[in-house]
Amino acid sequence: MRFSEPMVERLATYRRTLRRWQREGRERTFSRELADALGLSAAQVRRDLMLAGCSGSSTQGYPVDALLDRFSTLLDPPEDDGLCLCGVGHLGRALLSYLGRRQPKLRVRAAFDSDPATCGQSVGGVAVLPEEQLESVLAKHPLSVGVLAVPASAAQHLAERLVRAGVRAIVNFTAASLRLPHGVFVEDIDIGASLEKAAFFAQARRPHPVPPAPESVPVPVSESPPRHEAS
Amino acid sequence: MRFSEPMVERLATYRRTLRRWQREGRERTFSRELADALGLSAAQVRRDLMLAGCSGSSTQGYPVDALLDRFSTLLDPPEDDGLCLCGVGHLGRALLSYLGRRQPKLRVRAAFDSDPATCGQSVGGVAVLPEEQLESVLAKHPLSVGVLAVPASAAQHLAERLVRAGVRAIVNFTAASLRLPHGVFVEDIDIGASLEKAAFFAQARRPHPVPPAPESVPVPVSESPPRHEAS
DNA sequence: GCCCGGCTGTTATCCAGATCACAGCGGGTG
DNA sequence: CACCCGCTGTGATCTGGATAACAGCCGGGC
Ligand SMILES: NC(=O)c1ccc[n+]([C@@H]2O[C@H](COP(=O)([O-])OP(=O)(O)OC[C@H]3O[C@@H](n4cnc5c(N)ncnc54)[C@H](O)[C@@H]3O)[C@@H](O)[C@H]2O)c1
Ligand SMILES: NC(=O)c1ccc[n+]([C@@H]2O[C@H](COP(=O)([O-])OP(=O)(O)OC[C@H]3O[C@@H](n4cnc5c(N)ncnc54)[C@H](O)[C@@H]3O)[C@@H](O)[C@H]2O)c1
Repeated sequence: MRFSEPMVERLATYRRTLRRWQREGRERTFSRELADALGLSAAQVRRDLMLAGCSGSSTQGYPVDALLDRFSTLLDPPEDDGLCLCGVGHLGRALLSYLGRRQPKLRVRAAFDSDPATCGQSVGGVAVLPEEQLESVLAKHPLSVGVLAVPASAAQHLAERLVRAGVRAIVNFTAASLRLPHGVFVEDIDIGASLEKAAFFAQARRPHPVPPAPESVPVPVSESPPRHEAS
Repeated sequence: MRFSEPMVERLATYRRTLRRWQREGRERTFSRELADALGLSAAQVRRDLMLAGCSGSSTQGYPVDALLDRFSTLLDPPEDDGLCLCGVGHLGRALLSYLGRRQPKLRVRAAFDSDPATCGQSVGGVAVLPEEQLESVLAKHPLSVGVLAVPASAAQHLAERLVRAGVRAIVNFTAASLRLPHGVFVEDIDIGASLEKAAFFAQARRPHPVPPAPESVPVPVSESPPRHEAS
């Protein structure tokens, strides 16, 4: 059994929703409720839960606690594993603040920067170390996920160092497209491209003012793309 | 002709790469070069360019300038359009700093926050206005894209206000799943879920230490997921 | 006790996007 | 001039994720 990427992403969102419901005292739920809360179909939720190894009863639905236990087993990293953040600039600081507020699994265990003025600071409870110590720190305390929030020009080099230091997944906020050994998982989060995409599909919804095409080929007056669209 | 979401996202990355090459003085390129630079197949690049209405010669490849012109026609919003940012906290500030550095298309034209201490500040050259002025400002100066960087609890309400004020696409950094009128484009950027996904697939790559499944169903020792993986 | 309704679990079907494959071209070479 | 080579443009095919469909179950109503 092998989980697909979109499914694992959905599992994370199921978990978030279920945690809130658990806090509110809800003990059981139905696939339909999760589906409505997250904008999915009930069939998709059921299928995901089935593949995840969860089961429910047709009359009582699924027990919230059991779902959360199962998700912990599946999603939580081993005890002392965690994230390694490279680049504590604007974005890196936002991430540290954000992750500091969350559940204590998947903590940032190490943060590196090349700027001497930044190193030595403690941001969101995490000490920022000089970038040169990356190898020695990870040798002593291996981490499986690296996060890149450095200038794009430094991304490839740092990614290679992370992988050499034992990291097996990289979350890349940089515009650089990383070339890494087969087997390393790369999640690109390209905020710039996402903003441009949103701007494009916002325009595509305009009634008529088609921008004049300078070439012979007419600008496509695109209409609704199917997915990621408000239901 | 209608563009798919992944294709528009790729067009944005083609453009970024081509801009750099243009600055470096390169005048022509081949599908293979773009493909290699971005980790795609040459066939995919050719198909995208074809659908975008670009053409090249089999011996000279594609002219860089023509590609960039075409991409501007397709992707650039009308002159005074731009982004509207809601929530100038940690993430909002990082976005303002980031967007301040980029090409002047797709500017942040308005930023709102509910915190009186934040309003009145100028962050990255953009004045932060009190959230109550959202409607009046957008009435005077319509913008087609809204960006949500507020607490999840405020997201749905703000999204509705944005849409009522004329916004047709929303980039949602919040964990909330937005329910909006059909026709509004929503791009969810769920950083928390992406980090958990990376942690999961990092673990899935471990040789053997399968975490003990408490239930009867064994934990799937997942292997490589197909996409978003280092080539 | 029997039927009904609705929810789960699972199989079958569909579809968009990615990949493959190749015809056509055009310039370079000998 | 004829051939070759490699690139473009594009139809054909493949794939896996999402959707639809439905059998089975269970509890509740009558
Ligand atoms: N800020 C955003 O909202 C945003 C949005 C999208 C993408 N990005 C991307 O994220 C990256 C970081 O953006 P930012 O706004 O935080 O930039 P920034 O300049 O504020 O921060 C970059 C940090 O990386 C550090 N750094 C540079 N080289 C380093 C190295 N070799 N090792 C370790 N640290 C190094 C710098 O000292 C700096 O602190 C950039 O690639 C940017 O394009 C940022
Ligand atoms: N910081 C990150 O890196 C990060 C990562 C992933 C997701 N997020 C999400 O992005 C959102 C913002 O995160 P953050 O770290 O910037 O939080 P933050 O608390 O630093 O900032 C939130 C800002 O929103 C403002 N705000 C609150 N209610 C508002 C309203 N009704 N109208 C306008 N502004 C309002 C607050 O005054 C504050 O300035 C959160 O939903 C968070 O979960 C953040």
